[in-house]
Amino acid sequence: MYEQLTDYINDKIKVSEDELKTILSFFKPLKLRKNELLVTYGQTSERTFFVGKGCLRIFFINEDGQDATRYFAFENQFATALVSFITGGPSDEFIQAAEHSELLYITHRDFYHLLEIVPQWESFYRHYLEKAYVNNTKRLMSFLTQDATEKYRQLLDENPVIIRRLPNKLVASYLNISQETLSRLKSKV
Amino acid sequence: MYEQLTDYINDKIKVSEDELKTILSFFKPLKLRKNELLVTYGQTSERTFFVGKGCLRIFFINEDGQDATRYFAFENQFATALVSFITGGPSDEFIQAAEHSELLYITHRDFYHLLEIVPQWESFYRHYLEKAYVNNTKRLMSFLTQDATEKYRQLLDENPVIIRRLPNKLVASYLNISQETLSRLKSKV
DNA sequence: TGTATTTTTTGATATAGATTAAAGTTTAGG
DNA sequence: CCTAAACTTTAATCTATATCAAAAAATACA
Repeated sequence: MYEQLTDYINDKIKVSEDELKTILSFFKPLKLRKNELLVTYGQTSERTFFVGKGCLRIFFINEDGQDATRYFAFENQFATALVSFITGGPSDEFIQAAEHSELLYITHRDFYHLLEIVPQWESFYRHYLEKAYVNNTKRLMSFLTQDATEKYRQLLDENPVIIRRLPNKLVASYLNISQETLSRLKSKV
Repeated sequence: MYEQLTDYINDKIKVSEDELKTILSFFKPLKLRKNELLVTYGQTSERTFFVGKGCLRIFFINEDGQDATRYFAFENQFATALVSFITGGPSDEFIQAAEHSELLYITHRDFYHLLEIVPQWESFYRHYLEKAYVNNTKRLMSFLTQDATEKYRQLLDENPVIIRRLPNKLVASYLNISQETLSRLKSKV
């Protein structure tokens, strides 16, 4: 798993052997069973996770108890309740294992410590933020301009792995439509 | 207007007199009449704007020609079609003056140049990205979990200036509801 | 200052997609 | 394997909010 993370980091920034060792030393392994929660509403998100195996789901819950999924992180992706991670405030987002998962995590404290001791880490974080921003804005645009059919078609086109790998319930939550509507779309589109 | 920008920058980062001068030298003034467009669909967003006076609106348009507003920037705020600014690709977002406006702008090139020559600018950009991310995620959450009434109430609570200062058409576009629905909400809520 | 244009309000109707309900189908653990 | 639980499909109904239409009010400008 550390090898996966090494590849990920080397792909984004240029660091020395020593710096890489320092960075990796802050990441600890963690295994989760399916459906286990990492962050619950109101908790502060104090860790960022790297998915070695499995899938993490980040989602909101509205007053009626219905959830809306913001993001799925599969193998070799980072995930965190980023708003809470940034602001230090309690999280409106939950993190849950959508499958049995094996992760590496780094604490908020160590993450910010790295910003101070590894100059390139600032650039790593910048790219991370940029990517997260672009991703979220695309999601926002999708919800503001597309109907159920268009959202489903786009997902099928751009990220079919979500549809292939996860149960309808979670796909529907990601598209913010009901399971029944998704089921009908699958048989028609 | 340069004074406003100076205050804004000093509020976010610590820079020397000289560095500040360098930074300011890259910003040029620009006046816009109401409704004038700064970035049109498909153009690349090559500038970031600081609003000295007036208001900028950033929005998407869907296939039916209906627009959805992502952000309003009033006095002493920055605004840009950030996805395009980050990726360098053509913009899905438009920028328009919602009122007669006086701006300062910096080009993408100069902005990135500053990242190289003023060490603190990286931190300035990081805070900018963090704020933009937090803001967008809150918008996303709002659209995913709130109905028209809830969205209106929250806006009234958290950002009443938008309702007070801008016409219904733009407020409705910001909430992603029809003008008629907004009008009915205003008379009831 | 009066007329044209734009914005807001109000009412009637339409619709996408939610909800409810129940029958099939798949999956996982004992 | 077998059975209980979880998931998916299908159909009928409901609802929030859009759309359409037209009057009323506000604003701009000639």
